[in-house]
Amino acid sequence: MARKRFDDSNCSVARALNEVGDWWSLLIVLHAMYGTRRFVDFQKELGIARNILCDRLARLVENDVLRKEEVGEHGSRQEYRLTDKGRELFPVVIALRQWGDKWNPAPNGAPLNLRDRETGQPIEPMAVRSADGKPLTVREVFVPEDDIETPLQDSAEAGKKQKNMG
Amino acid sequence: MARKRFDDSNCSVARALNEVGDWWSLLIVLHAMYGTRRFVDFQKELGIARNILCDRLARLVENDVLRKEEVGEHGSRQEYRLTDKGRELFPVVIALRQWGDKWNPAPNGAPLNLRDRETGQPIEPMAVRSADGKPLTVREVFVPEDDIETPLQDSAEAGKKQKNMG
DNA sequence: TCAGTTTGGTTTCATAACGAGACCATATTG
DNA sequence: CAATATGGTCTCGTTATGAAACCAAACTGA
Repeated sequence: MARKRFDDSNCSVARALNEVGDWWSLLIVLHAMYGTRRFVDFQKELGIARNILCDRLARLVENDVLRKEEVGEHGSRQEYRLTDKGRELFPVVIALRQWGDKWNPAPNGAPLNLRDRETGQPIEPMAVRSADGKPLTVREVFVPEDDIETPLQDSAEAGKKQKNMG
Repeated sequence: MARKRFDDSNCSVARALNEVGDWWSLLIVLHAMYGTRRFVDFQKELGIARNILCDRLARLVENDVLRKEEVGEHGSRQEYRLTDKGRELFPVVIALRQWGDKWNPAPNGAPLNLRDRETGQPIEPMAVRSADGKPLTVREVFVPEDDIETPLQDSAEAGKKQKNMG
């Protein structure tokens, strides 16, 4: 049967994964963040099959993560550029990268050294933070009773006073 | 041909996606964060096929994202619980959820209302932040020259003085 | 105690997605 | 004008997914 899709899930993680949760889409977005814009460049950098790249780019455009622009004199060259929606995947990508750097460090390389362009300072590690900036683990958060149906699409535990995470 | 894998990529995002970048793994991790531990519960909550669930759980255990524990009297019941590595996907999951809430809001529901258990305060929006806590966009960061090879697995732009993102 | 249920799988099979490579039409370059 | 770059599409063989059936080892309840 068909691969399951989550367009209509009431879990926003599922809906998000529906748009960028396959093997290639987030990597395409990552490369777009590094400045790649052309079909052939994505293809060369990622080593993705051309038909799959076509499909992914079209889907990302359809989902308003990228937009396609004609750039040639007579409209023969295209560029794929991030939309605001696409650019806002930045925290997702960086969180994933820091996780990868920490738990699967590159055999050869150093972890990502991203810096504030203005001050030259390295960025903070990504974290879920409370209002005062303190990093929170899964165990240090909860979902208020009123929102008990929100977090899970179909929770076996819904109905508790306070829904924990962990 | 076989789906491409990224075990040996020197891009940590690619390596991370290799472990949790398929349709189901992050959703399994999400549900584990909400407290699900049993095979049948994952199966019921996610609506995933049993053979696929088996495969994904095994892979997550293999990659040290979950660990499998015998809990029955005679070892007949298992629990799948998050490891530290798995728990640290928290920022990734929450970033993805906030992105989904913002750009694909639930038809019916409110966005995630996660709170600090200690203070009751809502959490901050996920963001890439500079050392002083200021949120940074893709355009406001750079990678120093020395690390120019790190960000991309095979950049067409490597060699510039400062590598931008966007 | 013994049938039925829960749990955690495995097997089989049809369908969908993927990857490689061939092919193609339209610019652009030399 | 020929060669190449660009952005695709098409076909075909391989792989992954999903549904359902099947299974064995606890556990449950009457």
